Amino acid sequence: MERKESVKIEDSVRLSPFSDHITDMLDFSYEGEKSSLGFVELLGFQDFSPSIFDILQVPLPSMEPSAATQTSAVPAASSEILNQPMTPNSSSISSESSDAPNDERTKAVDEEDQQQQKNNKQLKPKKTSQNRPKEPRFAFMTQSEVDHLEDGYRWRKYGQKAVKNSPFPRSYYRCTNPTCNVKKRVERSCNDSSIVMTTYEGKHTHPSPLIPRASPAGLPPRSGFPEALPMHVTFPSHQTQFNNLSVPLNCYLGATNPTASVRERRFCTPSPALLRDHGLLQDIVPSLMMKNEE
DNA sequence: CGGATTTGACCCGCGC
DNA sequence: GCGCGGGTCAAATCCG
Repeated sequence: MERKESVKIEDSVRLSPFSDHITDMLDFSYEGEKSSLGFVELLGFQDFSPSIFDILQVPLPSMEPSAATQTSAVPAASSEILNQPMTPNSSSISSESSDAPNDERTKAVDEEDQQQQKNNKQLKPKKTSQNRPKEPRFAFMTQSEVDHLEDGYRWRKYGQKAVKNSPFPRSYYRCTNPTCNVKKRVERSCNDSSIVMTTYEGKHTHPSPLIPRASPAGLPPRSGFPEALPMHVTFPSHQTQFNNLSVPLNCYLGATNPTASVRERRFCTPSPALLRDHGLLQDIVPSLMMKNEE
Protein backbone atom coordinates (compact mmCIF):
# COMPACT_ATOMS: atom_id res chain seq x y z
CA MET A 1 0.00 0.00 0.00
CA GLU A 2 2.63 2.40 0.96
CA ARG A 3 4.62 1.18 -1.91
CA LYS A 4 1.91 2.23 -4.24
CA GLU A 5 1.73 5.56 -2.60
CA SER A 6 5.41 6.09 -2.89
CA VAL A 7 5.21 5.55 -6.57
CA LYS A 8 2.51 8.03 -6.90
CA ILE A 9 4.15 10.68 -4.91
CA GLU A 10 7.34 10.46 -6.77
CA ASP A 11 6.05 13.00 -9.13
CA SER A 12 3.78 14.78 -6.86
CA VAL A 13 5.63 15.34 -3.69
CA ARG A 14 7.48 18.41 -3.06
CA LEU A 15 7.91 20.47 -0.07
CA SER A 16 5.42 23.02 0.62
CA PRO A 17 6.68 26.43 1.50
CA PHE A 18 4.24 26.58 4.28
CA SER A 19 4.75 25.80 7.84
CA ASP A 20 2.79 23.40 9.83
CA HIS A 21 0.38 24.40 12.45
CA ILE A 22 1.65 22.10 15.03
CA THR A 23 1.26 23.72 18.33
CA ASP A 24 4.12 23.35 20.52
CA MET A 25 7.15 22.67 18.64
CA LEU A 26 10.45 23.98 17.83
CA ASP A 27 10.97 24.96 14.32
CA PHE A 28 14.15 24.82 12.55
CA SER A 29 14.87 24.94 8.95
CA TYR A 30 17.09 22.75 7.00
CA GLU A 31 18.13 22.34 3.50
CA GLY A 32 18.14 19.04 1.81
CA GLU A 33 20.48 17.64 -0.75
CA LYS A 34 23.49 18.86 1.07
CA SER A 35 23.98 16.41 3.81
CA SER A 36 23.14 12.89 4.60
CA LEU A 37 21.02 13.50 7.56
CA GLY A 38 17.88 11.63 6.85
CA PHE A 39 14.56 12.48 8.14
CA VAL A 40 14.56 9.23 9.94
CA GLU A 41 17.25 10.55 12.15
CA LEU A 42 14.82 13.06 13.31
CA LEU A 43 12.78 10.29 14.69
CA GLY A 44 15.48 9.02 16.88
CA PHE A 45 17.86 6.18 16.47
CA GLN A 46 20.61 7.52 18.51
CA ASP A 47 22.19 4.17 18.11
CA PHE A 48 22.75 4.78 14.49
CA SER A 49 23.97 7.79 12.79
CA PRO A 50 23.84 10.91 14.83
CA SER A 51 20.43 12.22 15.30
CA ILE A 52 19.58 15.73 14.56
CA PHE A 53 19.96 16.43 18.21
CA ASP A 54 23.45 15.14 18.15
CA ILE A 55 24.36 17.10 15.15
CA LEU A 56 22.95 20.22 16.55
CA GLN A 57 24.37 19.42 19.92
CA VAL A 58 21.10 20.11 21.41
CA PRO A 59 20.20 18.54 24.68
CA LEU A 60 18.26 15.59 23.58
CA PRO A 61 15.00 15.27 25.35
CA SER A 62 14.29 11.92 26.73
CA MET A 63 12.38 10.65 23.83
CA GLU A 64 12.29 7.06 24.84
CA PRO A 65 8.68 6.28 25.40
CA SER A 66 9.63 3.83 28.04
CA ALA A 67 12.02 6.11 29.76
CA ALA A 68 11.45 6.08 33.45
CA THR A 69 12.12 9.74 33.79
CA GLN A 70 10.86 12.13 31.24
CA THR A 71 11.93 15.30 32.82
CA SER A 72 13.51 16.48 29.66
CA ALA A 73 10.67 15.34 27.57
CA VAL A 74 8.83 18.52 27.98
CA PRO A 75 5.21 18.21 27.21
CA ALA A 76 4.83 19.51 23.77
CA ALA A 77 2.05 21.75 24.80
CA SER A 78 4.40 23.55 27.08
CA SER A 79 6.93 24.45 24.52
CA GLU A 80 6.15 27.42 22.49
CA ILE A 81 9.42 29.04 21.86
CA LEU A 82 9.89 29.89 18.29
CA ASN A 83 12.75 30.49 16.03
CA GLN A 84 13.78 33.58 14.36
CA PRO A 85 13.63 33.75 10.64
CA MET A 86 16.78 32.56 9.07
CA THR A 87 16.24 33.73 5.60
CA PRO A 88 14.27 36.61 4.28
CA ASN A 89 12.15 34.48 2.07
CA SER A 90 11.63 31.68 4.44
CA SER A 91 8.95 31.34 6.93
CA SER A 92 7.45 28.90 9.23
CA ILE A 93 5.06 28.96 12.00
CA SER A 94 4.20 27.07 15.04
CA SER A 95 0.81 28.10 15.95
CA GLU A 96 -0.34 27.48 19.42
CA SER A 97 -3.60 26.26 20.65
CA SER A 98 -2.89 27.95 23.88
CA ASP A 99 -2.16 31.59 24.51
CA ALA A 100 -0.24 31.11 27.67
CA PRO A 101 3.01 33.05 27.72
CA ASN A 102 6.01 31.06 26.77
CA ASP A 103 8.13 31.82 29.74
CA GLU A 104 5.40 31.13 32.14
CA ARG A 105 4.68 27.82 30.70
CA THR A 106 8.23 26.76 30.24
CA LYS A 107 9.02 27.63 33.79
CA ALA A 108 6.42 25.35 35.12
CA VAL A 109 7.14 22.61 32.71
CA ASP A 110 9.24 20.48 34.97
CA GLU A 111 7.03 20.81 37.94
CA GLU A 112 3.95 20.28 35.92
CA ASP A 113 5.50 17.28 34.37
CA GLN A 114 6.28 15.74 37.67
CA GLN A 115 2.91 16.62 39.01
CA GLN A 116 1.28 15.22 35.98
CA GLN A 117 3.13 12.01 36.34
CA LYS A 118 2.15 11.81 39.97
CA ASN A 119 -1.43 12.46 39.16
CA ASN A 120 -1.38 9.97 36.40
CA LYS A 121 -0.18 7.35 38.76
CA GLN A 122 -2.88 8.14 41.19
CA LEU A 123 -5.59 8.21 38.65
CA LYS A 124 -7.17 5.09 37.53
CA PRO A 125 -5.21 3.46 34.78
CA LYS A 126 -6.32 5.20 31.70
CA LYS A 127 -5.46 3.54 28.51
CA THR A 128 -4.82 6.64 26.58
CA SER A 129 -1.54 8.40 26.28
CA GLN A 130 -2.90 11.17 28.37
CA ASN A 131 -1.51 9.30 31.32
CA ARG A 132 1.93 9.61 29.97
CA PRO A 133 4.03 12.64 29.48
CA LYS A 134 3.63 14.01 26.05
CA GLU A 135 6.10 12.73 23.58
CA PRO A 136 8.34 15.06 21.72
CA ARG A 137 6.83 15.90 18.44
CA PHE A 138 7.84 17.37 15.22
CA ALA A 139 5.99 18.00 12.08
CA PHE A 140 6.51 18.86 8.53
CA MET A 141 4.45 19.58 5.53
CA THR A 142 4.74 18.09 2.15
CA GLN A 143 2.92 18.53 -1.03
CA SER A 144 1.65 15.16 -1.97
CA GLU A 145 -1.27 13.45 -3.48
CA VAL A 146 -1.20 10.78 -0.87
CA ASP A 147 -1.82 11.20 2.77
CA HIS A 148 0.30 8.53 4.23
CA LEU A 149 3.84 9.12 3.11
CA GLU A 150 6.30 6.31 3.08
CA ASP A 151 8.91 6.98 5.69
CA GLY A 152 10.61 3.67 6.11
CA TYR A 153 8.54 2.48 8.99
CA ARG A 154 5.44 0.49 9.17
CA TRP A 155 2.41 2.18 10.54
CA ARG A 156 -0.95 0.95 11.54
CA LYS A 157 -3.83 3.28 11.33
CA TYR A 158 -5.76 3.34 14.53
CA GLY A 159 -8.09 6.21 14.08
CA GLN A 160 -9.43 8.88 11.89
CA LYS A 161 -11.20 12.01 12.87
CA ALA A 162 -12.83 14.78 11.05
CA VAL A 163 -11.04 18.03 11.53
CA LYS A 164 -13.05 21.02 12.40
CA ASN A 165 -13.23 23.56 9.62
CA SER A 166 -11.56 21.19 7.30
CA PRO A 167 -13.07 18.84 4.76
CA PHE A 168 -10.17 16.49 5.19
CA PRO A 169 -10.01 14.00 8.01
CA ARG A 170 -7.02 13.53 10.20
CA SER A 171 -5.56 10.08 10.35
CA TYR A 172 -3.79 8.59 13.32
CA TYR A 173 -1.05 6.06 12.86
CA ARG A 174 0.99 4.07 15.28
CA CYS A 175 4.23 2.29 14.66
CA THR A 176 3.56 -1.38 14.22
CA ASN A 177 6.55 -2.31 16.30
CA PRO A 178 5.12 -3.37 19.66
CA THR A 179 8.04 -1.87 21.50
CA CYS A 180 7.79 1.40 19.69
CA ASN A 181 5.45 4.03 20.86
CA VAL A 182 5.78 6.43 18.02
CA LYS A 183 2.64 7.87 16.59
CA LYS A 184 1.98 10.07 13.71
CA ARG A 185 -0.87 12.19 12.56
CA VAL A 186 -1.55 12.95 9.00
CA GLU A 187 -3.89 15.56 7.76
CA ARG A 188 -4.35 17.74 4.76
CA SER A 189 -4.45 21.43 4.65
CA CYS A 190 -7.93 22.63 4.24
CA ASN A 191 -6.65 25.48 2.15
CA ASP A 192 -4.51 23.45 -0.11
CA SER A 193 -5.52 19.87 -0.47
CA SER A 194 -2.17 19.05 -1.96
CA ILE A 195 -0.41 19.84 1.26
CA VAL A 196 -0.07 17.04 3.72
CA MET A 197 0.84 17.77 7.27
CA THR A 198 2.54 14.96 9.09
CA THR A 199 3.20 15.09 12.79
CA TYR A 200 5.43 12.58 14.47
CA GLU A 201 5.18 12.01 18.15
CA GLY A 202 7.75 10.04 20.02
CA LYS A 203 10.88 8.38 18.98
CA HIS A 204 11.44 5.09 17.28
CA THR A 205 13.19 2.56 19.42
CA HIS A 206 14.02 0.25 16.60
CA PRO A 207 15.55 0.34 13.17
CA SER A 208 13.50 0.91 10.17
CA PRO A 209 11.92 -2.37 9.20
CA LEU A 210 11.92 -1.48 5.59
CA ILE A 211 15.38 -0.20 5.09
CA PRO A 212 18.77 -1.69 5.75
CA ARG A 213 20.57 -0.08 8.58
CA ALA A 214 23.79 0.46 6.77
CA SER A 215 23.92 2.44 3.66
CA PRO A 216 26.82 2.71 1.31
CA ALA A 217 28.35 5.77 -0.19
CA GLY A 218 27.15 7.97 2.56
CA LEU A 219 23.62 7.53 1.59
CA PRO A 220 21.32 8.03 4.41
CA PRO A 221 20.77 4.79 6.19
CA ARG A 222 17.38 3.24 6.72
CA SER A 223 15.93 5.51 4.29
CA GLY A 224 12.77 6.57 5.18
CA PHE A 225 11.55 9.60 3.54
CA PRO A 226 12.13 9.62 -0.09
CA GLU A 227 8.84 11.20 -0.68
CA ALA A 228 8.21 13.06 2.44
CA LEU A 229 10.67 15.75 2.93
CA PRO A 230 10.24 17.76 6.00
CA MET A 231 10.54 21.31 5.13
CA HIS A 232 9.80 22.32 8.59
CA VAL A 233 10.74 20.29 11.53
CA THR A 234 9.76 21.16 14.98
CA PHE A 235 10.80 20.02 18.38
CA PRO A 236 9.54 20.66 21.78
CA SER A 237 11.63 22.68 24.13
CA HIS A 238 15.21 23.69 23.59
CA GLN A 239 13.99 25.69 20.72
CA THR A 240 16.25 28.55 21.39
CA GLN A 241 19.11 26.28 20.70
CA PHE A 242 18.16 26.40 17.13
CA ASN A 243 17.70 30.04 16.80
CA ASN A 244 21.07 30.58 15.33
CA LEU A 245 21.24 27.35 13.57
CA SER A 246 23.19 27.83 10.45
CA VAL A 247 23.85 24.26 9.59
CA PRO A 248 21.32 23.21 7.09
CA LEU A 249 19.57 20.13 8.08
CA ASN A 250 18.47 18.01 5.33
CA CYS A 251 16.77 15.02 4.19
CA TYR A 252 18.28 12.85 1.72
CA LEU A 253 16.32 12.45 -1.35
CA GLY A 254 15.92 9.47 -3.46
CA ALA A 255 18.02 7.10 -1.47
CA THR A 256 15.48 4.48 -2.12
CA ASN A 257 13.58 6.41 -4.58
CA PRO A 258 16.02 8.12 -6.83
CA THR A 259 13.41 9.40 -9.12
CA ALA A 260 11.56 11.17 -6.47
CA SER A 261 11.39 14.75 -7.35
CA VAL A 262 11.20 16.52 -4.14
CA ARG A 263 11.83 20.13 -3.92
CA GLU A 264 12.65 21.57 -0.64
CA ARG A 265 12.93 25.01 0.61
CA ARG A 266 14.65 26.44 3.53
CA PHE A 267 12.06 27.03 6.02
CA CYS A 268 12.32 29.10 9.07
CA THR A 269 10.06 30.39 11.66
CA PRO A 270 8.92 33.91 11.58
CA SER A 271 9.42 36.15 14.47
CA PRO A 272 7.34 35.40 17.49
CA ALA A 273 5.31 38.43 16.78
CA LEU A 274 3.94 36.69 13.78
CA LEU A 275 3.21 33.55 15.60
CA ARG A 276 0.44 34.39 17.85
CA ASP A 277 -2.46 32.14 18.10
CA HIS A 278 -2.63 30.90 14.60
CA GLY A 279 -4.41 27.89 15.79
CA LEU A 280 -5.74 25.86 13.01
CA LEU A 281 -4.00 25.22 9.83
CA GLN A 282 -6.33 27.33 7.85
CA ASP A 283 -5.29 30.22 9.93
CA ILE A 284 -1.66 29.63 9.26
CA VAL A 285 -1.26 28.81 5.70
CA PRO A 286 -2.66 32.01 4.35
CA SER A 287 -0.43 34.11 6.50
CA LEU A 288 2.54 32.13 5.42
CA MET A 289 1.61 32.42 1.85
CA MET A 290 1.34 36.09 2.28
CA LYS A 291 4.67 36.21 3.91
CA ASN A 292 6.25 34.19 1.21
CA GLU A 293 4.85 36.44 -1.37
CA GLU A 294 6.28 39.46 0.22
C1' DC B 1 -5.99 -16.61 8.44
C1' DG B 2 -3.40 -12.84 10.00
C1' DG B 3 -2.62 -8.20 9.61
C1' DA B 4 -4.32 -3.72 8.33
C1' DT B 5 -8.12 -0.53 7.93
C1' DT B 6 -12.58 1.46 9.03
C1' DT B 7 -15.58 3.62 12.04
C1' DG B 8 -18.57 4.55 15.87
C1' DA B 9 -18.12 5.08 20.70
C1' DC B 10 -15.78 6.63 24.46
C1' DC B 11 -12.73 9.49 27.36
C1' DC B 12 -10.50 13.62 28.52
C1' DG B 13 -9.06 18.45 28.43
C1' DC B 14 -10.37 22.93 27.78
C1' DG B 15 -13.10 27.02 27.09
C1' DC B 16 -17.26 29.32 28.08
C1' DG C 1 -21.42 22.26 34.70
C1' DC C 2 -21.78 21.71 29.94
C1' DG C 3 -20.53 21.34 25.27
C1' DC C 4 -17.03 20.86 21.90
C1' DG C 5 -13.12 19.00 19.86
C1' DG C 6 -9.07 16.03 19.90
C1' DG C 7 -7.31 11.58 20.62
C1' DT C 8 -7.85 6.62 21.36
C1' DC C 9 -10.08 2.16 21.65
C1' DA C 10 -11.91 -1.84 19.80
C1' DA C 11 -15.17 -4.50 17.14
C1' DA C 12 -16.23 -5.18 12.50
C1' DT C 13 -14.62 -5.41 8.10
C1' DC C 14 -11.40 -5.73 4.38
C1' DC C 15 -7.60 -7.60 1.91
C1' DG C 16 -3.61 -10.22 0.44
